[in-house]
Amino acid sequence: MPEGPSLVILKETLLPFVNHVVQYADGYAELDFHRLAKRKILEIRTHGKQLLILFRDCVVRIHLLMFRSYRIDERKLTKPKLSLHLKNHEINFYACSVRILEPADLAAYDPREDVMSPVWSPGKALRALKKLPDVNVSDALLDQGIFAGVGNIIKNEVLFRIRVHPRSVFASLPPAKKRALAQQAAIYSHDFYSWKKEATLKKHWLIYTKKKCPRCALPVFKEYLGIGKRRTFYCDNCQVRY
DNA sequence: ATACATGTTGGAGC
DNA sequence: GGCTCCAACATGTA
Repeated sequence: MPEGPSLVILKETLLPFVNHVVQYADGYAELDFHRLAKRKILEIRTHGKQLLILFRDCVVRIHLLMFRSYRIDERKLTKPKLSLHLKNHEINFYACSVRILEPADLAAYDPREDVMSPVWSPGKALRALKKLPDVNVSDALLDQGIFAGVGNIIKNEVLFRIRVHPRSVFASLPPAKKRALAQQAAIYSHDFYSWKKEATLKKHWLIYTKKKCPRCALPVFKEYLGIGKRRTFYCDNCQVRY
């Protein structure tokens, strides 16, 4: 569920509740639930992997982390971390990370850094990467301050698409590969979004979880790489190390 | 069925 | 103070 494109899909499912009033909110999150009572949902946004529910005086920020879930007008057996009770509806978030932000905090979320945003800026990403001379390409793609919304699946697929080895140092890439990396971070994210919506995402994976390279048929390497030691699949033959 | 995974935070330890 | 490592969170899937 939780890479950027999935959050955009979540936003879309919540859009019908804009202008609805939260009658009351509860759950086991440590929140000032009363700040949400009788408040109208003004807007639903996403920034990368975060969901932002805007009210007049505050913003609810939800991060679903890896395996958390939500239900609309349904309940799971476990207790929700946050429930928003509307007049005729109920939105439940389970086990996620929830915080209440002040409206001024929204300034920190620059949509030019969000790969799913229509104003996403590859130039801004490339300028930010220039300041990180040693950063590895896998860590670069997962950096939420640069490519907000890119997750581990997108990382793997982007590197395979542009034929760059995951152990490459970003600064050592030829200029065309640097641009391709930035551009594909957004292009693949939009492909991910379309495939996820039509429930064909897995079918479109070329390298992630694969055993054989779809180009050359040689065995795919699997290693745990980068700052977060994340699962990384690559073809040593087709992906060039820079 | 046991282990792992689309992610991040915060605390311990050095 | 700063860095790194790891547990915690909780559940669907293989």
